[in-house]
Amino acid sequence: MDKKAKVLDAALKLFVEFGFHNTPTSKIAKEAGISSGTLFYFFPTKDELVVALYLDIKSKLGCEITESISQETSFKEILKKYYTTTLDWAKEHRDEFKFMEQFNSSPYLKKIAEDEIQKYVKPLKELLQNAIDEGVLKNMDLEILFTLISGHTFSINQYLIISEPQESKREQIISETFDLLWQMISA
Amino acid sequence: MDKKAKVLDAALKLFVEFGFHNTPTSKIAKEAGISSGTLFYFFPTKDELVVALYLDIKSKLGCEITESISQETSFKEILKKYYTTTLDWAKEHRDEFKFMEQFNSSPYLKKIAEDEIQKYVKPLKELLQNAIDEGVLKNMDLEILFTLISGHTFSINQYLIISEPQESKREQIISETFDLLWQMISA
DNA sequence: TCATAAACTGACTAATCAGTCAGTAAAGGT
DNA sequence: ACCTTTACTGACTGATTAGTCAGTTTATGA
Repeated sequence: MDKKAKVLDAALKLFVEFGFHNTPTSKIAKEAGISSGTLFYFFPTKDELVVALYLDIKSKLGCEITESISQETSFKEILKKYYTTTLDWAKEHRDEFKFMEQFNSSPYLKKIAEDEIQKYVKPLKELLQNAIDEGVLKNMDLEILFTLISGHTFSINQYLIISEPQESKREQIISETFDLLWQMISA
Repeated sequence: MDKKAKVLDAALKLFVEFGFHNTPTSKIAKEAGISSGTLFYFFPTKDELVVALYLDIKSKLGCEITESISQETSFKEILKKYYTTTLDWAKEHRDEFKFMEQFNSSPYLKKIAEDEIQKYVKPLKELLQNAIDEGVLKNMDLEILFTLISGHTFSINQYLIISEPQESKREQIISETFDLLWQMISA
């Protein structure tokens, strides 16, 4: 594991526990097992470290989803895979999700270009538009549809994190809440 | 307007723009038109100011909702009022909502007692439990139901804030998305 | 009217922290 | 072997900031 990755790892852990600004770079460096100056060799400023961490996590989640939905064919199955993969990833990467949440509702978000965000969102939006055109989904504003799906996924994720159900119960919840979502958006 | 309120006002404005930790207490005091020492006369520490601001906002929103739903009788109308009041309040109190969002996904949240949070949530949960018992809503886990409604409201709010529709369009969106929500949760 | 308390001031301090820099160690090429 | 570049170190600094405190002003009530 290279040192840059170790810095990102340490930063993630500490940011989630203490917040961005309550985590000094010196502490991150210590946790990563490097000297305080080396951190600035990899990341010129603390802000750039925060942004780099966010983009790193976003792209990892993006890859995972892209890969997992590639095996499905029907739109409903693709969407369900989207849903389950996101929730499973969030379970296995709790800190990453918590960090993204914190970042998304912080003034840092402004530091990221709009198209950088859209990059990860575009594939799903295209899928949704197709499904609307083919009459699979209700004919509604694409942005609203996207918002509803994201919001649903996000909130069920919050619930799963807090309630920590057994694996079988968890699968049941995911399946049932997907059906509810589908009922709401399908034509 | 008393000085304590002015501090809360100034803090809200600056926190939303720069984040908690990028807003020095000196700047808050200046914005509020008081000396830097006076801030600590009202709030012993900066953290206590942050928490006090959060609780202040929560209680104001809580009052508004409680009052507005008191005129409705049927469960569906009460829930719709809950929904519209929340969205309207968020529109008129953008900074407040943004702040709550930031706070909710920050490590500050841990500083608030669980029952302090539940206080604002309990009335709605009781309403929902009644509606389930009476067969108005699908028989599902109360926490999941609550999560779904909050998540739906929250995400439509995000959409409304970003897209800034005309008033008539806005009303249409609120009405239609409530119908979608209702379709998903009603028996 | 005056004493007492409450509200308020702003210069000050001790601590913290992002980022620098002069220099060392390691890697890679020729 | 030798040179060049890249990776890395950690003591240091200038700037910033939460919180203090000795003292001033304003309100209150007897």
